[in-house]
Amino acid sequence: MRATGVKQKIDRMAIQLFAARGVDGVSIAEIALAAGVSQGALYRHYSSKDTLAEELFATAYRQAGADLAAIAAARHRFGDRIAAMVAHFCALYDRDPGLFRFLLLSQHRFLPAAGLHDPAPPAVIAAAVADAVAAGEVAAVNPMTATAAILGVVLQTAVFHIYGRIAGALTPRAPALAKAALAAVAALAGG
Amino acid sequence: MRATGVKQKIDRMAIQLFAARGVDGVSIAEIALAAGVSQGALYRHYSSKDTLAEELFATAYRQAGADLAAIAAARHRFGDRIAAMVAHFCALYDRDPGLFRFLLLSQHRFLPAAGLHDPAPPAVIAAAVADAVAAGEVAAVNPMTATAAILGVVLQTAVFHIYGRIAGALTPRAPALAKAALAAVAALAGG
DNA sequence: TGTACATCAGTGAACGCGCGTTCACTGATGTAC
DNA sequence: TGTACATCAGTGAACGCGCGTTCACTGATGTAC
Repeated sequence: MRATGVKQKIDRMAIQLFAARGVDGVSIAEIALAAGVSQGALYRHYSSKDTLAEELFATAYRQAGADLAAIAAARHRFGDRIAAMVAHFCALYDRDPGLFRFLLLSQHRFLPAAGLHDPAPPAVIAAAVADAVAAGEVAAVNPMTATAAILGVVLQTAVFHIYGRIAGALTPRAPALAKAALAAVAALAGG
Repeated sequence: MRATGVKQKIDRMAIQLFAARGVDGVSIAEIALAAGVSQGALYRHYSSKDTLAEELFATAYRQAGADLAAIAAARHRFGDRIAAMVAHFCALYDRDPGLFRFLLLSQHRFLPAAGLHDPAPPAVIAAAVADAVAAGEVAAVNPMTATAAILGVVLQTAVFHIYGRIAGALTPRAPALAKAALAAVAALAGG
């Protein structure tokens, strides 16, 4: 058997299981079972369980950063950039909650290593804030402080959705969340 | 040996180790070593490793909820309540970063179980928002949506501090964070 | 005050099992001639 | 077109070790008389 979609199946099932119970809460045997292959098959694609989880995280994290960078590159006004970025997060959450949850709850484990690479989401957002300050769209503010507020508003909303504290798709909330994020940044800047 | 502070030592070291490497990343042997006791000693105080982690989490989480409830009870204006709650989070982070980090990164594991008990922090904050809406201090807004924004601004700032993206104590930032949180709530309400 | 006994936190060695990893193998696919 | 060979993804059984848990024990402290 060659050229089947086994790797994709492993990746997809691993992300879903990791999202539901955490990396350490899922065994290689469970991933293999879910993917419909033997345990040994996993080692044709990854050298270890840790490598598997790390690569899945790094791929998704870098993709998120690249997406945000593309969004920023296609717009010039700060408000438009933030609105589009927030909408992107909401759409990602609605499209693949498992992947989003995996990123959220594995960040503390993999971020220090997969780390602050090239276009990490916080760096992209912070650059947009710095642009806005330089262009006089926003009063002087520490870009990373403002980024924490923006990301916080969006990610905590996603966390509450995961725990069932709020219901419904996130995409319809995107404009309101973007407005709240911009208001928070303005408040931080107007200190 | 009786009536020594062994349990306290176990609790303190376990929290620090769990905060640094996650519950699954720390062995009973390591906790015992750090606490200066044998592994068996842990089972005089907790029936299992899971019970240990669960109780530590539940205790800290309930304490946080009770603290916030006491803060809310002692104040009446929404702005004062939020300012004091945000300042409390910042002070807690500055005083015991390990405990804060343990709560942050273990929430996804223990919250579903230790769950939405009596005075969980989000419920206390949401009640304050509901009060403010009822009193006409804030325009109509979904209390849990507003709570996500408030908590998000504060917690993501703490996360960025953990990763070294922002530096210095959080307490001096408390007023600015409270202002940002209130601005976000106003923006959500003024939709 | 002294003696006998109960209690119980702490010890440390042993257990056993779950889980990640290895490895000899199978058989399908691609390639050379 | 046919034959021989190389490659390599997938198999499944076995391994071994790390780690949570158990348990017979020790000895200090508290209590009854």
